[in-house]
Amino acid sequence: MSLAHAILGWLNVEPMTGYDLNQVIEISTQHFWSTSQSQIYRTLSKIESRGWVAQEVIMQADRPSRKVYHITEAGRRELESWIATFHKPLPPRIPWLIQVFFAGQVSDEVIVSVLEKKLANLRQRLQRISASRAISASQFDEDEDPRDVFFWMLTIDYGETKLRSQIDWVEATLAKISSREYQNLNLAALKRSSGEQDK
Amino acid sequence: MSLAHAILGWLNVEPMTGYDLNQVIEISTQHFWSTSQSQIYRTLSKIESRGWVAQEVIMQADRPSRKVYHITEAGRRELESWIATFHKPLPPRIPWLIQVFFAGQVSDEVIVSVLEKKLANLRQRLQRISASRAISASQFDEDEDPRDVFFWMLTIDYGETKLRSQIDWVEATLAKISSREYQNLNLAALKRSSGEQDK
DNA sequence: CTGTCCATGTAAGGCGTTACATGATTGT
DNA sequence: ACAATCATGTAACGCCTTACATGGACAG
Repeated sequence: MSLAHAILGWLNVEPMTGYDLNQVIEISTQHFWSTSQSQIYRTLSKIESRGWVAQEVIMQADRPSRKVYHITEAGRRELESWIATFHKPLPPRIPWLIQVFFAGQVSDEVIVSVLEKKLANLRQRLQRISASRAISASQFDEDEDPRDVFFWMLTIDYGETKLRSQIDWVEATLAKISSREYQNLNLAALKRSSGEQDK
Repeated sequence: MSLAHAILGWLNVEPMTGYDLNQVIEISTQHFWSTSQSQIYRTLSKIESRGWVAQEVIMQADRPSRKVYHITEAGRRELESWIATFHKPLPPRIPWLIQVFFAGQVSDEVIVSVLEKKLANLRQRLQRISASRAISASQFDEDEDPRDVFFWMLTIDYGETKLRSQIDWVEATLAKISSREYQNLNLAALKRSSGEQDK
């Protein structure tokens, strides 16, 4: 239930509507947790029924009335204990590695073309996340707590690091394929080297 | 529908039962795609109804009869076109980065303790995947196609690379926190440096 | 005599996505 | 005229997990 806790985290900063949450989550956490609008409303109802948040309806003249949610004491306790707990990682789901795994069944050209598209995609995402760092830096209020900003920036660092290491891997892989490295792959040698742990 | 295609990939190597598939997927692809037993059976029924696989029932004396699935021509075409297609990556879901993102709301000690557990978990996973490389290397038949082996090893390389870069990031982050780097974080400086793209 | 292996599945429920639905206001 | 912004939600569907159910054989 990570989305529930992301919402609690935001509401602990300031009260917001579902609409606001959708936007703030989209711009600030999309590189490690994305969601859809409809899910935010459903999650809000759920955590409201658990007593973690409460709403205050604000009527508006011309617009639909705003349901402004704020975190409760119970919600704050839940959030703090969730942040303090180690959660075991979700099982990885990397569809394109399935493609690599079974690439022996297709030609070099086919897998190279897929990896090239992957590489272009990764580079684009790296550019986008670097841009988002610049954007968020320029939007900080003077009164923003530097410790908060420090942790926000860390998540962007992580995104950049991860993308760079993926880009490196794809580039190295393309080089290996184009040099037909698999022709020199010696099974006997592989077995031997697997014996010597931790060179 | 990545699981469907992972199954097709395996059945393209040799015909198998759902039970066999569950085991082979668990040992060989668990570092980039894991699944559960019940899902394999349901996915098999689904891709059977699409005509991508067909079964052959083998009666056994003492045991439940085996339903041995094999890939069809249509299945082979589907698999090849899936491997040749660039699939856009799933939106990332990294719950522990939500914890980091909102770490400003808890003490240094709390977030440090979570990151230390994370680090231990990452190191354990790295050991496990390195071990799995050794194990799979020792299990190759002499008649294994070196090109196949080459691609299998690539996915293990990827897993190792990714875990190492994550470990580096967590270690660097712990160092930053313990040196209270956030005390020196100057918002004005951050804004300035965000102006100069690509240093 | 307890647990693991073989081998099949069903049921219930959570999480997530896409599409649909409403409706006034403001900008191009 | 058309699209975007503000603001709420519902419906249908897919994927995945956990737990449940069955039952004989064999190893410790």
